Amino acid sequence: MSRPPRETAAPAEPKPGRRASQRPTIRDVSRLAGVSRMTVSRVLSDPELVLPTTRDKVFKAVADLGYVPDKTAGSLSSRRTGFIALMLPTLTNANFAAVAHGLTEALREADYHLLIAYTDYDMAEEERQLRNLLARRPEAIVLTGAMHRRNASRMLMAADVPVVEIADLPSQPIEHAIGFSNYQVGRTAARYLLDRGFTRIGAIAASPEGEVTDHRGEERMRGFEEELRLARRPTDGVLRHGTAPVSFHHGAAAFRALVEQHPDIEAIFAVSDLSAVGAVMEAQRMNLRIPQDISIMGFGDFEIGREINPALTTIHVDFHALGLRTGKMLVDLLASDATPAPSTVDVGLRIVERASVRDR
Amino acid sequence: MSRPPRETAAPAEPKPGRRASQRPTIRDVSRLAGVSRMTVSRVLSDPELVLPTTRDKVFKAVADLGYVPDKTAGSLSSRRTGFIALMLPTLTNANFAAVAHGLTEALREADYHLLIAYTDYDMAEEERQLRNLLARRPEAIVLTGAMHRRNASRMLMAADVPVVEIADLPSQPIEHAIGFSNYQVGRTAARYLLDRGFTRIGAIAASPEGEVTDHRGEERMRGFEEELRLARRPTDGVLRHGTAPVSFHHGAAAFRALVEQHPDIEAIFAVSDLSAVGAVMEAQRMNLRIPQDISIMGFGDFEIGREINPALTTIHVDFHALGLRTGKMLVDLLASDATPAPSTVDVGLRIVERASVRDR
DNA sequence: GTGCCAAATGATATCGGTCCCATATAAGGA
DNA sequence: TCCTTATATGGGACCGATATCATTTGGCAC
Repeated sequence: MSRPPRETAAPAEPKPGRRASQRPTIRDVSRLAGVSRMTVSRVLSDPELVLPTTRDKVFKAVADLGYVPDKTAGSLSSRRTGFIALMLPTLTNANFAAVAHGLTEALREADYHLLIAYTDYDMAEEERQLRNLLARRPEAIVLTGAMHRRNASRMLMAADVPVVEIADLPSQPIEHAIGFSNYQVGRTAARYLLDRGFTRIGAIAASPEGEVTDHRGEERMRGFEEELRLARRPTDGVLRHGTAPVSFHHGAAAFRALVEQHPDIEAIFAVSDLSAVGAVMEAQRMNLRIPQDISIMGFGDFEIGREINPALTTIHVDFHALGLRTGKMLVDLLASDATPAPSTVDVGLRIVERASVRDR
Repeated sequence: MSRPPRETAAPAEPKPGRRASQRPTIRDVSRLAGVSRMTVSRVLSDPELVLPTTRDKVFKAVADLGYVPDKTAGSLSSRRTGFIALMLPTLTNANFAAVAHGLTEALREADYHLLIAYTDYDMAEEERQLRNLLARRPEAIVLTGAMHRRNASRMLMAADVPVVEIADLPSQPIEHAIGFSNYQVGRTAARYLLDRGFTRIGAIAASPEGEVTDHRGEERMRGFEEELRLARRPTDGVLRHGTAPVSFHHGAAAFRALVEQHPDIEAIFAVSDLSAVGAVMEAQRMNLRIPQDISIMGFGDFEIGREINPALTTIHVDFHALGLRTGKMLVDLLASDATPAPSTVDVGLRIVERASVRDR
């Protein structure tokens, strides 16, 4: 084995300290255009600041090199990442996807990028995901309610960044909140069915036991039961069956179980349109007529509910608009350097009457 | 008392050059723990490298300060952002959401974060979004096929980052591809219906005209028509109706239009289960019996297809597995420093026979 | 021509981490 | 005992942008 050379004088060569990247940097652009880096930066962020002739030289250099600025570096320096964090239970749900969609739309114009994380309804994952998000230094955080574990809350406070809770309006918002009350959804549904004169009223939802819990759905059930209780009606028709998240299949199975347990049931509220649609389909298979034999209503106003026969009566919340509105609020909020007082906006609900609840 | 080493020397004055952030940095942790920044960095990235006693001091300081490392800074320095970019037409589609879901799952373990962008089927947006993504310096890019505009391709080449095209297998992959052939889907569907002896065969899809185009759906139609042509059957029952993206409502409207134009049609292939389900619902309303009067098959194997009556015959592609597989491949690919040859994986299709196609 | 101010551009420090290498100490072998 | 090697830690440069302030240039009134 030969010893390394002892020579002291090293040739002045492009020091390969770190592997040289192929990608052009702002420095390459500035050299090619014959201006300083700062001028390049200005051209790209606010062209008006630079003389047209200079500007054009820079644009040309950018195009020739195929330069794409590195936002990672820019973020570090400017202390603005342009990220908005969004934490959801899942993306595999049309309503949450709609929220993400609306948010993206609103943020796009202001050049913010959504950073999405989801927990699959797993509370342990929630904290891990939140930490990951915070490590990216988002300029605001959007949460779907019910994330109220100790650590998570502490981390949010420490992050010192606007927090918006959406969808479920929490009783004690961390800061801003935009959404509706799932508890009210439940009460509204029960009230609606009571008003139509039903006496044997049931509901189907997922069981809150198990690894995975749908807090929002459980809130709806709580409101539903409460309204029944206030009306002095039995609540034994409120069935918690299977595990979250609910699905068409869940609805079908839960419907069958409920009808078998309570053959006299007249009307059913399903925690989600997914379950409600599944229930309607199962009813068809059981040769039960909807709504003549049993009335069914759901929640969420999913597209499929409009198309099935009979069309599904449901409670509507405009999730796309919710996302859009949240996005607009964030853009305004981040544009002003004042810190506005915490606000809570209730976007309300709307019963959509279709054909799956009997009209007497 | 000797002078402390420079690292730990107390700052002369909190120089207010830039607004001082409240958030603790690695320097604060190192001071509190009485070690160098580098040691803190090691503890957080590979604790084994550090003595347990030192390690614990650092962990304590981290906990006391509520320190969350800044990945923006880390990324810049290490030249590894931990981002994987994903570009989709939309998230408001169960299959694409499933892809994102599977991808996230696979990437989570390796500590990559998905950076999602979607185009709403808008080709102009595609390029803008791609530029935004590239500015974040993702370590790999996952695309759903059909992004073959000049500029976009050029930008991808220049990015010098692994590219994986998923879902639709392109005829000329940019680099890696994992998915299936939408053209084959169409041919398979037509073959299936032909084999069952149908002679008047139709199809429903969205019109490729208009601002928004569903290339993947159009590929399916192309294959479908081709197979009919090879079998010397008329293709005039292939109806392109309405605009992309398709929906339950689209299927209902298209079905009605098709049946009115061709009352003798025996079997229909819908470009998506969404359309197929809508068609089945519309058939119910028109008092047409499925499959006795008309057979219907779809594509995508959406959950709702399993639940409707009759259950929908369809072509299944496991999108969640597709995402999972893509994620695993990326993790492997990024772990090795070799550059493996471009690969194309066809995950294939599966006809799921249920009750909406007549069995003779 | 001189002086003043605004507009255009440049020089340099810095954001908060990690890379690379140097150094100190401990452990093992001749 | 001395040298070699491994382990634990520290020092300083650097990643690629932007913030801040300094400097240069040009226009215009006197």
